[in-house]
Amino acid sequence: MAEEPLSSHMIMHVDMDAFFAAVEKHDNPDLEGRPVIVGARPGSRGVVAACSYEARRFGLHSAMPISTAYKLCPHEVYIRPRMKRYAHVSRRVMAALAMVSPHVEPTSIDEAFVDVTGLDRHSGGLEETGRRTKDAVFKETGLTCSVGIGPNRLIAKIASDFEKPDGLTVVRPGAVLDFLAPLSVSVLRGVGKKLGQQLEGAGIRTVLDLRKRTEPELARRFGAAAGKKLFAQARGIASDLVGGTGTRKSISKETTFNEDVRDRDVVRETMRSQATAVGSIARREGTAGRTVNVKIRLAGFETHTRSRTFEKATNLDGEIFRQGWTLYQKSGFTNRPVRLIGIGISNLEKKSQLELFSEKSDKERRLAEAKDRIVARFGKNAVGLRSPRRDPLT
DNA sequence: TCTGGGGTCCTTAATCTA
DNA sequence: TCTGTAGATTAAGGACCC
Repeated sequence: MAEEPLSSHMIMHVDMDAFFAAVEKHDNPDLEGRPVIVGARPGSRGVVAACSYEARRFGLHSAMPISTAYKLCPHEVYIRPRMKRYAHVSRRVMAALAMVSPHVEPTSIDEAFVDVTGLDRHSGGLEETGRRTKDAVFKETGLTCSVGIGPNRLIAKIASDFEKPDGLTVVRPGAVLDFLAPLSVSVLRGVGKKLGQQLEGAGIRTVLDLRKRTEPELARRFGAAAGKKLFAQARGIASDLVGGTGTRKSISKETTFNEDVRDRDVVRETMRSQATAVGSIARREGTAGRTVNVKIRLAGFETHTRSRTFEKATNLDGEIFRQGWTLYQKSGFTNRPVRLIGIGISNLEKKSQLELFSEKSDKERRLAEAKDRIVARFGKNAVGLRSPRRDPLT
């Protein structure tokens, strides 16, 4: 195989195998060889977060409703997620990757991109780089991972998924088009159930099928943004940058009740504790949101959102709660049983706690709070307020 | 069958604003 | 001041990802 040109980047994608289940097995050797399912409690509302390869043989997969999983696999090991433990192992994984290359971008708790451009020139080839990475991760954690290496993030990601578990796939620049051609379009980013069905309806099953369509046709059928992305991905074109900004855009908390809730007090107290959690994360991260969002899910999975944007950003629990509760009360759904309630902030701005607290005196704050309570209870007319499009939060 | 939680991004329509 | 318009922002819903 010809060497790739010096200018081309090489990106590695590392994906831990059945991560949560693998950690549980590692911590408890008695589970070896048994189907292990990490997720919601059987009998409750929830899904499979991860399952071992033994469980997959029974047809289980992540995101499957736990009730369905239990029907398929009633006698196996069900474990509630231990996120702190997984986060700890995740840090060890990332540390191992950092020994391979300084350019590591974690994209989730169990995945990362690594820029390995040029590494093969002084360490015996891309395959060798991949093997060294897998060894480093195993040595550090005792867990296996699958590794894909390609000229950009798209190819690296698809390659890491190509031979799971414990796989290693290298796709050199000259081999990209042939590698992609026979694969299902569902390997592409942004192609899920809905778009997959639409593509199928248009006679597009494989990446090669997709490559035969023009960009204008794809844009017309699937929308401008999706069409453009599909056209590029079909040709193996994607970003080769590792180490993006990684700044988050929103903070939210949501709760699915085990049974739909009619009691408004339960909804209110749930929102209050969610707002406290959201506020404390925002303050810890030195950020605040101008927009407060509420998510309401009713029977039949009917989901609605309400949001309101203010002039000033907040990260105060009480304000987040008050605005969220007002949005819920004005949603028009308060007489319907609630399956899920959630609250969050977006439109984030960097802000110190000090700045936020100093923006208003205590007296002003108490006055505003009292006014808000009256408005929430009796409507705007009760305090003779007009309704500007944007009110300051404070 | 019956669908978590925490995110990102896209589309569309309505509303402001220069 | 009125009118038309283009572009930005907001709001709501939804697809998708891990």
